[in-house]
Amino acid sequence: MASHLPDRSLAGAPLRDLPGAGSSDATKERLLDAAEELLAERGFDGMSIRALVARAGTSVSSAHYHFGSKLALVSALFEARVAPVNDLRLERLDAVVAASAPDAPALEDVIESFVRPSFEAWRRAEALGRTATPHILAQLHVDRAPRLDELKRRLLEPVMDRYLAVVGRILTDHDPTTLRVGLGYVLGMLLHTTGGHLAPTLEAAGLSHPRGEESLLRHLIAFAAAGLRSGGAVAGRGAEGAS
Amino acid sequence: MASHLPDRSLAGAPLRDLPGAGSSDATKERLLDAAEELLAERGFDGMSIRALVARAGTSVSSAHYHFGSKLALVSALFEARVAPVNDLRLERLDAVVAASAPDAPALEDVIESFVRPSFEAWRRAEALGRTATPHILAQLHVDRAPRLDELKRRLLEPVMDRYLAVVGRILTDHDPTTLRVGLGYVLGMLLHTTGGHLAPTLEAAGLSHPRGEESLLRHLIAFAAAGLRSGGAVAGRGAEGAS
DNA sequence: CGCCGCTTCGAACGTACGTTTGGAACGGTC
DNA sequence: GACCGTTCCAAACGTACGTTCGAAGCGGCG
Repeated sequence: MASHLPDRSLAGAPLRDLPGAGSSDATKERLLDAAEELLAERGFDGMSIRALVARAGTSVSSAHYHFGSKLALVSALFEARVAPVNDLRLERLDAVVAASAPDAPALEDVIESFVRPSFEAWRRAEALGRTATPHILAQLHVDRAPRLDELKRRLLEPVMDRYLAVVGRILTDHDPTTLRVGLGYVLGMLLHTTGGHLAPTLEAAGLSHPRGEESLLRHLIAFAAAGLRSGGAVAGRGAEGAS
Repeated sequence: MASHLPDRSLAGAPLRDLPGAGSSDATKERLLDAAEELLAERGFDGMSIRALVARAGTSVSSAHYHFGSKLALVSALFEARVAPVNDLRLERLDAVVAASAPDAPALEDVIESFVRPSFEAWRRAEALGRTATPHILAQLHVDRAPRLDELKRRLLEPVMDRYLAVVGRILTDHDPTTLRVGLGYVLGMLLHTTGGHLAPTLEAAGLSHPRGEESLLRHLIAFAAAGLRSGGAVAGRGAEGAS
């Protein structure tokens, strides 16, 4: 059977953007949209392919045709939804760094370049009626199963490393470990916010999302900046004196 | 003798703690331990009753005998594991409030009464070789399915309300909404920490848990206090759109 | 027209799930 | 010793899962 396999698994991409073959991408996108909602609502194991394809208006085997497996579908989802936000983060971070000339940028501006893209993605998703988008990041973050570990590392670590370098140039008296922990806190706060846990609080206070959003973002930035600047250090002092 | 039937469906509990009937509680405890590990590792839907009872060394029907259903088992798990931590929080908060006489207590002490019980539960669990304990809280927190909503409300809200009242007496120039959002951030940071996301960072810095723990806790407190004190407000002020 | 990738589908695959059942073993109580 | 409530189990229940299969529809090109 191995004489002349078509080898579509490696090549096959070049004609994807031909005018006539657009229906495939549409189905893929519908599947990703449905996966996004269901993943946020029920988690990886709680989301079934059948519920997914029902929401996407296609068939079970179509999902497997396009993605190969459930895990591959979810990985593609994260790649498609999270990577653009991360790219936007790094782009704005570069702009902030460049704008401050040879001096280090303001801490608030750096934090804003990190959190604002999430808010914008959140707003954009809600404008489309999809309230689920930001929550999948929290799902990804809390998922301990090793199946997504590689994806997490690939999506999160480069961004974190870049921010660590920039923030380290601002808060020069903090050791790298303390900074890394602090950035982790900022991420935890952001996920807490975009994960939707604040929505009841905000609604009870009478402010809806589009209006409360900007002040919420500014508050988050102020909170995070004050926390990062706070004097505490994680180890008694820089880790074993290397500082 | 049909006049006074035992009516075990309503009563029947009083002899549960007789000396001879201890084996039931042991099985229940083994089931809860196994559920704790599996819930942290795989989430609610990823955890199967069969894997659970295999780890607990009992049978499938035994689990259903003791708890009635998978959801009831997980609810009992949260009740048993996080309620004591919450009780400890409130107990210490009362002590902190009482110690400062008629004046409001120090913000750092209040935060410490909130976060330290989690750290102690974490340490205690790790001393028993169970690294999973704190992570189930993050699982509970991120789970959007309505099945656990009532449990979340019951476990979290009373504690949050109590802290909101105390912190409101300290930061008198913050409106309740801003304070509530800030406390949510503290919770997000705490879950991020106890959820184990910092472990790689800490280990890379050369500090293991027992050593890094105390400085990590102090740093978290300082970070949270500085953030809570930061000037930002979520709404322009109060709720409505006057300003 | 006839062939060929590409896309889609219904149906079926084997497996695993949560739950239920009927009964066995044990320890007390009358 | 017969009874009863408690605890435990092996087996089976029906359902749902992720995945696979074979064939149909379709547009482009010889």
